[in-house]
Amino acid sequence: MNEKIADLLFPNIDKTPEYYEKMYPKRNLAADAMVTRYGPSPTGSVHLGNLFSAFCDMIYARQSKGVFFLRIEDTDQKRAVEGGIENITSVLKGFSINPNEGYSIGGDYGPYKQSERTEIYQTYVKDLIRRNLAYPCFMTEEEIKEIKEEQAILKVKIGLYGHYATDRDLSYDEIKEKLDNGEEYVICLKSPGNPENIIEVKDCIKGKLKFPEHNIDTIILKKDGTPTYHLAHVIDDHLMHTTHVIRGDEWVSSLPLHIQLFEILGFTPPKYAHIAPITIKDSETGTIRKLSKRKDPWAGAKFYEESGIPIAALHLYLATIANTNFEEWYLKNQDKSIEDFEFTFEKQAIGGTSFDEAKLINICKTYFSRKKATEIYAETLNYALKFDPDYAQILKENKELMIEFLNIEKDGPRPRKDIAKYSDVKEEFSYAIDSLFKQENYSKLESDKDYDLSLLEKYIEIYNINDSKDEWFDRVKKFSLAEGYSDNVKEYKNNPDKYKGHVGDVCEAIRVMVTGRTKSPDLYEILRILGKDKIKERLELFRNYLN
RNA sequence: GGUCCGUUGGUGAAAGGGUUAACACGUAUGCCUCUCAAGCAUAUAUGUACGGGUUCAAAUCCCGUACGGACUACCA
Repeated sequence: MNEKIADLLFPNIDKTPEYYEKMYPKRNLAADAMVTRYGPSPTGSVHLGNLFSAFCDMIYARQSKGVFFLRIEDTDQKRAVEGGIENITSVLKGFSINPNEGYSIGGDYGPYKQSERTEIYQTYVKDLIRRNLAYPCFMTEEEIKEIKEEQAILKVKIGLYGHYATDRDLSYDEIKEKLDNGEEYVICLKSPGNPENIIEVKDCIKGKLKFPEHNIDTIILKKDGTPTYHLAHVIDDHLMHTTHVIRGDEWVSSLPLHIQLFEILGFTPPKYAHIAPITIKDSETGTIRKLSKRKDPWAGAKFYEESGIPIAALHLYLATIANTNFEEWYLKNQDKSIEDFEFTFEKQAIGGTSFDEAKLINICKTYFSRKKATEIYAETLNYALKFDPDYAQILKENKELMIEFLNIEKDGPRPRKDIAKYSDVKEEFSYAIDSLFKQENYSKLESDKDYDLSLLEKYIEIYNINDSKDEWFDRVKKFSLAEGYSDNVKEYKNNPDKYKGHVGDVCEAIRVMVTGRTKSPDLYEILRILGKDKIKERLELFRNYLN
């Protein structure tokens, strides 16, 4: 009887589950190797949360010498976005999150795109019908919706179960008649569960979870013959031999369903690790909510690339979110890299993880402070090539000069931390390139002090580019004294009436003249790299600005 | 309404019954100093959402309340 219904519904399915079981044999991996997967649906731009979850997939597979594969979950053609898949692969690549198997890469467990696996899903569904564990349901979407509304009013459990599941036991003849009438149908699970039973599921991150057993006749095949997420997840992760399903915790409540599906299909369920969402405190309402692409620029993956956050720094940040003890470890092991750290699910946050912009920026600054000038130059050029071609051209033409500037104060034990993003370089080193240094640079000055042009003119006369740093500063001090400025800040503070100012004021004037700012890296170095001629040019610019 | 999860400082958080609740970020002040950054030093929870209970002892275990989140789609 069920055999007949199965053949009636799926006349073209001639394969059996055994066929696929043979086709996708067990992976030849060490016992503790994790097989993880990232399963995005191509419905739009990539969210930081997606990236985070893919990052977790990658690190766990990598450190256990397992496999991390990419599977495109595109069973809903209505929501598909043009170019969505290409966008996903390019974003992953851009963020150095590299699956070692899967869509666009290849592997023995494909196809890795769910829309190409319809026959596989239907084979298993046909078998389920044969075994009386699934059935066709001819209710229309409207009818199902009405039932749910009614259930909401009655305050009972929502879904198809008990007497609500009217098509549960349709006979062959009844089904045949409806089919002949051209009625459309979906395939529902004939859930064998009893909600009185409590099942316990162990989540790698959240620990033991208890649920009532699943008893809803959930739709597993839509009327167009494609599977819903639940079925696709169970069949794919079984056939692809995923060992650890790492996914957002919005899936936790589907766990009883998924476990049940694994059971009735005769599969061993994988281990689950449900990761907490990345949250943020809403500045308007003060409440904590998920990071939103609409409201938070930091939520979109593209934003990081465009604003020039180094990928390695973002990885470091994601690692600090992933394992709460990573940050401390990294601080103590600065010579090591993410690969050397052993991530564990136990150290992963259970509740929401709040996005901390200040911390990300701090990590970025530390990242840059440890980079060599030549590396910063190369990476910045790379960034500019993509997002600021004009600046890229300038960088190319001034390679040696830029590297010299980027190298200021790099040697010492206390490297500067003033760059957080590639896009900061242009502004931070605005004084470095002559063609970019215009009179307008002075208008950004915060101080409206009067600077003594004649003092600067005199200073240029005594400036000697061959001075060592100490000689240079001695000369500045002597000059200050001669011009009526104290050569010692403390001395000036004790006797402010005796002087026009102190050596710091003299330096500030020089600094403003050459950089257009009151703050800058080491002044001696800047003057030396610029050279006397350029210093003179800056004086002229400054003169024009003041007049 | 139902099911499940969470709630420690300005922020991320550590601490799975036992001295003054780690560490990091941020902020503030001081030192250093030609400025800023960095570095160093100090400060920054009258107490772990609230209320009960268990215990010699609770942030840690139990119950209740409040608040927040997820799911309750022929979306994933």
